[in-house]
Amino acid sequence: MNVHTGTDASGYVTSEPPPEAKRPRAPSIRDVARLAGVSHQTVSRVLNNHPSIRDETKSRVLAVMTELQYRPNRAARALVTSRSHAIGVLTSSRSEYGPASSIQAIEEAAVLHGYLVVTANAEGADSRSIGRAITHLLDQAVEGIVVIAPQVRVFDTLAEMQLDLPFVTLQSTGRMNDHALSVDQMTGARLATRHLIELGHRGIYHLAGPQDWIEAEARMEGFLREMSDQDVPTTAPILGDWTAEFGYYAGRELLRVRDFTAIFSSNDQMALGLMHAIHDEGLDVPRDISIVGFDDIPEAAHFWPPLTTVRQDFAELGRRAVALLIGDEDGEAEGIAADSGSVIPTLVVRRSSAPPPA
Amino acid sequence: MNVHTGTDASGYVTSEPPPEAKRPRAPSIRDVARLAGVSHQTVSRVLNNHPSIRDETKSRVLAVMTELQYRPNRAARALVTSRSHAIGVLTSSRSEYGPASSIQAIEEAAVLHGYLVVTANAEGADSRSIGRAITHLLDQAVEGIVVIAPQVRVFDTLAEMQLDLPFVTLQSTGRMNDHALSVDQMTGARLATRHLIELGHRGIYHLAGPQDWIEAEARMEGFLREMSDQDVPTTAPILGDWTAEFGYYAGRELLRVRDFTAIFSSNDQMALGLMHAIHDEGLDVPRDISIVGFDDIPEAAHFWPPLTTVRQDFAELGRRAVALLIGDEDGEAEGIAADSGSVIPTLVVRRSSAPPPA
DNA sequence: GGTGCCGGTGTGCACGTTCACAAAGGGTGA
DNA sequence: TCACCCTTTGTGAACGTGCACACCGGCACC
Repeated sequence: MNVHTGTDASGYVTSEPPPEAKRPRAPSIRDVARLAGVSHQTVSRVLNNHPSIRDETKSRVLAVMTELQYRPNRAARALVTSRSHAIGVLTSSRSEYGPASSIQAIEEAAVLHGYLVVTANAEGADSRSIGRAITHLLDQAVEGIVVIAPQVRVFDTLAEMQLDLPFVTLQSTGRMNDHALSVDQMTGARLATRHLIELGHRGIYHLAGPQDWIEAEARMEGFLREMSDQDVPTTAPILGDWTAEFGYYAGRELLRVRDFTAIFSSNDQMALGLMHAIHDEGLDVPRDISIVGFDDIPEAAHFWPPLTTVRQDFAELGRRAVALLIGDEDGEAEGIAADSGSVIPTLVVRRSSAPPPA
Repeated sequence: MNVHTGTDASGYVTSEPPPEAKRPRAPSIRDVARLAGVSHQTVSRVLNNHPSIRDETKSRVLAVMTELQYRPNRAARALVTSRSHAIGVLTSSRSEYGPASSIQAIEEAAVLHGYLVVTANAEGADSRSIGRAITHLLDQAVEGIVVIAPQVRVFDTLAEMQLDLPFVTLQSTGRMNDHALSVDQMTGARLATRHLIELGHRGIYHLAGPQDWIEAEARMEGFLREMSDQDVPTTAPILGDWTAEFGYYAGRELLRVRDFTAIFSSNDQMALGLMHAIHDEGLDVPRDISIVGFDDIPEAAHFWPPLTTVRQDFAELGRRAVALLIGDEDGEAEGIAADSGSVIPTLVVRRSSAPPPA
C-alpha cells in the first residue's frame, strides 16, 4: 500500500525523504485518518466504538491502525477528558502476603476495566509518610483509592488534606461502612475461636494485630464476642505488629506463666513465631499448646506442624474493591458490588490444633 | 486576596457568580499566572526551576500555587514532552516475598526520581500472558521495564513485538549482560554449597528453580561449580517451581531412596516444603538431613528449625534496577549504577544445617 | 554612541485526543 | 415537492503544558 496519498498534508516530494525526519513520534489518530481517507474524528469514533459508523469505514480504519501499530495516547485522552483512568492503592507493608495478593487482584481487575493501578507505600504507616503517599497518588490524578493500611490514620490524613476522593478499604467495620467492603473478618475470627473452644480449650489467648488496622480490630472483636457468647472467661488480647518476630517474643513472654492451652493469632506469621517460641521451650504443638492462625498463606500448610488457620480470599477482596470503586464512578451497576453478600472466610483445620492436654 | 483581578478573562461580574459554574477543573498554570500577574510561561519556568527567574517573581508564583493548591497536570506534561515518566514492572508471581520486596523498592526509588511505577503481572508466565502484560505496559507508554519473571520468554516476546525499550532484569547472567544487574547469585549459591561441604556433607542435592528464571539458573550454576571445584560428586538438580508445595512432594520423592544427607534449595519456600516432608517421615532436621535455603524471607528465622539460608538484598536490587533504567535514560551519571560492584549475598547460618550423621 | 550580549519575561503554537456543532445524503410523510 | 429526520461524516475548538522565538532593558565594549 502506498503511504503517500494525494492528500498528504506534509507536502514532501515522494522521491525525497523529509530532511532528516525528526519525528520519532508515534502515529496519531490523524495519521490513521489520512491513510484511511477519513477525518480524525471518524477514527476517534472507531476507537470509542461509537454506534453510527458504517461497517466498511470502521474496518478500513481498523486495518490502518494495525498496519501502523497505532496505540492511543493515554496522556492526550486524559488531558481532554480529565479522567486519568488510574486508581491508587495505598499500602503499608506491601510485601507481606495478604496485601501483596490483594494488590495483584486489584491490578488484574483494574486492567480488566481499562484502568491503571498506581501504588504508594507508606513506610512505617506514620501520618507523615501516609501524607506523602497520598500526595503521590494525587499527583497521578487517581480517581479513587484502595486502602490496605491502618485506615484510621489514612482517614485522618485524607480529611486533613480536605479533598474528597472515593476510596475503599478492604475490611469491614462498623464505623466506615460507606467505604468498606463487607468481608466478614469477624466471622472468621469467631470460627477460629469456636474451633478452639469446641476442642475443649478454656485458656485461650488472642494475639491481635495493630489496633488501627480495621481488620485487626474486627478479628479481635470476633474473638471477644465468641468467647463471651460461649461463656469462656476472656483474657486481654496481646497487641502485635503482624510479624513472626513479634510472635516469637510474645510467645516467650506468655510461656513464662503458661496459664493457657491455646492461642489464636491474628495472622499466620505471628502464629509461626509463636510456634517457634513453643518449640524452643521443648514443648509440642498441638500436644501442649494449640495454635490457630489467620490468612492461610501458602506456606501455612507446610509449617511444622501444618497450621490450622482461617482462609481468606484476598483476590476476591481486591476484585470487589475495584468493582466498588469503578462501578461507583461509572454509575454502572451501582449496587452489584456492594450488596452481593460478604466474603465468608473458611476455617482450614490442620495439625496445629488439638484437644488440650488432660 | 481578591481572586477577581482586573484582567480576569472570564468576564464574570464579581457580584454575580458564573451561571452554575461548570468548572470542576483543577487550577492550571494560567490560573496561577493570572493571579500572580505573570505569563503562564513564567509559571512553567518556576515549575521546572529554570535558572533565570527573579527570586521575587518566583516566590510570588509559588505563593499563588500553594494558595490555589495547584498541582501540575501530568497528562498535559506527558502530552507535550512525550515522556510519561512511568516505568513498568513485569512480574509473574508477584505476591511472593522476593518479587514483592523488589517491587516495593523499585517503587520507592522511582518515586524518588519523580517516576511512576506501573506493574503488570503475567499470570502463569506463558508467552501469551507475557504479551498481554507487555501490551499493558506499552499502553501506559512506560519508558523502561524492570523484569521480575522468566526473562527468557519475556525476551522472546519483546523481540517478537519488535520494539526496543530499555529494560533491566534483577538477576545476573552471562547472556544478557547489557540488561542485567550484576548481583552475584552464583556466589550466594556457592556460599550455601560450600557451607554444606565444609560441614562434611557429600551427598548433596540441589532443588533448583524453574530454569527459564535467570536467578534459578545462576544458583544452579553456582551449586554445580562449587561441587566440582571441591571435587564432590554431583547429582542432577531437581527442577522445581518455587512453591512450598513442590518442595514437599520433591522431598517425599527423594526420601524414598535417601542417598543424601543435605539439600540446598533454591529458595526458602521450597526448603520449607522439604522440611515438612522430612518431618512427616519422622526424621529430624538437621540431625538426619541438613537443609539450606535461599532468600532469607522474614519467616525463615522462625521456621522449625530456623532455616540456614542465603540473604539477598531485594530492596537494593530494586533500587539498582531503577538507577540503571533512569540513569541510563537521563544520561545522568551513566556508569554509577552499572559498575558500583555486585551485591554480594551473605550466608545466614541457623539451625537447619549441621554435620551429617556419623 | 552605537553594537552586542545577557538576564528576565511574554507570545503563540504544538502535542493527540474528545466534544459540540454542522453538514451532506437519503428516506419518509404530508 | 418540500420539510423533516436519521445516519454518517467532517470542522474547529478546546484541554494544560513546554518549546522556540521574540522582546525589553541594562551593561560592557570598542
